[in-house]
Amino acid sequence: MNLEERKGILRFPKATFERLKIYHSLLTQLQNEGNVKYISSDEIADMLRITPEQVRKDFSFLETNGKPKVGYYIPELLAELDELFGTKDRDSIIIIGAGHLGQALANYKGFKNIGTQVVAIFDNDPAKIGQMVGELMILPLKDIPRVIRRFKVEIAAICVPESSAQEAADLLVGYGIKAIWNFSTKILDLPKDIIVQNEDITRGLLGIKHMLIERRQSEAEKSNVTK
Amino acid sequence: MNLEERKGILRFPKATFERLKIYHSLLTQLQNEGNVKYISSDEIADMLRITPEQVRKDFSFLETNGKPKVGYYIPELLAELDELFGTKDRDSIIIIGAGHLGQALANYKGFKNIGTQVVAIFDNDPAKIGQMVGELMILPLKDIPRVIRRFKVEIAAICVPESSAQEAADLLVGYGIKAIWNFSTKILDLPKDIIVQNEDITRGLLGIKHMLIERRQSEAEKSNVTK
DNA sequence: TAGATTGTTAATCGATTAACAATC
DNA sequence: TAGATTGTTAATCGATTAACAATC
Repeated sequence: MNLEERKGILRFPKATFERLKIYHSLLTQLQNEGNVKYISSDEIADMLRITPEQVRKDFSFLETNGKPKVGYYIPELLAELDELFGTKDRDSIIIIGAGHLGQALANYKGFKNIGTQVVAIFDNDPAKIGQMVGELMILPLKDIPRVIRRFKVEIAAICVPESSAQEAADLLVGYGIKAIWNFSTKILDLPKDIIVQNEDITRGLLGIKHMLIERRQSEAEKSNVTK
Repeated sequence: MNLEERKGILRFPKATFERLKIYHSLLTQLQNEGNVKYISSDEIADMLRITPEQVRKDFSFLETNGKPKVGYYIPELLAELDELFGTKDRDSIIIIGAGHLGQALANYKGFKNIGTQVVAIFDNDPAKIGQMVGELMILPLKDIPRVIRRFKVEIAAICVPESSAQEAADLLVGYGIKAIWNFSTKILDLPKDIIVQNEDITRGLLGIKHMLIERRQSEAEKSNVTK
């Protein structure tokens, strides 16, 4: 542990940090299944399609140590990652937009694994207000400030159409929201101190499509060669 | 254009490739709004919270050139990215699991921007089969092979609970699916030639939570100093 | 103990940034 | 033309990989 780490500003290489999220998800899953207590860098690497050296290198930034010949003790590793990502601090989030995606999010069960709770869902459509989504009632937008105050909400998920996403974001920023989890395809214009996470759902599909194209090309070349 | 590019195996730095997806999304949005025809690296950088040098460097891997003093011509740039990601090739995708998330995906309007169409949605719950999701009827799993053959489906989205995700994946691989778009939290065990894209929705939230923690810490330190 | 697996250092590779010439 | 913006090269910085000693 160097000086910077002691000051509590634990710094990870950006690439490592991204993978730590994935390890967290994998370990949570293994922990919930409860079949194994130890896992080796080789096994993790195999599941995630990366190299075991990479896994060990990533873990070397953590305090948890593995045991030679045994591997890493899952509860310990997961506890450290939980700490790192603050999945023990309970955060309340609100959802703006009770369309299909907003409702899916409100019903999502995985939030409990990361110490997060959806406390309200809002819509501007009078026909939707008052309807239930799981255990939550759809509320009108005017109730947003009250809910933010009541539950000390810092995070809001935007699940409205592209055309009204910016408007929703401005509203939320005005109410003091600190982070926006943006499920619309709109790239939002926000003050620099507001955290944004864009979740344009089609992005992953672009990667798949590109890989399929590459594969088709290399297969076409192969069959040309053998002709 | 070097030799490798001429062979059609256009290679990009991995980091650049990831950003190209984001540029694609941004440019699609600007194109649809139709207000501007040209955009500078400075403007793009500002919207995406990166540097203009980065944007220009990324674009230097493309064939499209910008005009000094003017910027990049959006239709040309977008056309090249469309080509790259194969958003002109129409791909059919199927959705496994007609829960909230599966239904949200089936209703998602953004697929048309990337040349993709949802052709069917499946569930194993007899109570759901026959119900409509938008213009699609929920079908039983036994119909999967027929639909795959009929529409030449290569991509399947898995929207079932974690506990049955592996089973669904095995089924799809058996039916010849080439790429799996995995919305379950399960890390799937798949043959190496199957493309996987994991979309664990909570991953983005982990990043937000971590940034909130860092911010709280640095604010706490600041207020300590001023005391 | 022998052997498997971790942890770390050094070398390589890749990505970003800085600087500035080219150009519209 | 003058000036703004692109495009590219070189320098720096960061990430991955290889190799192997440490260790349970």
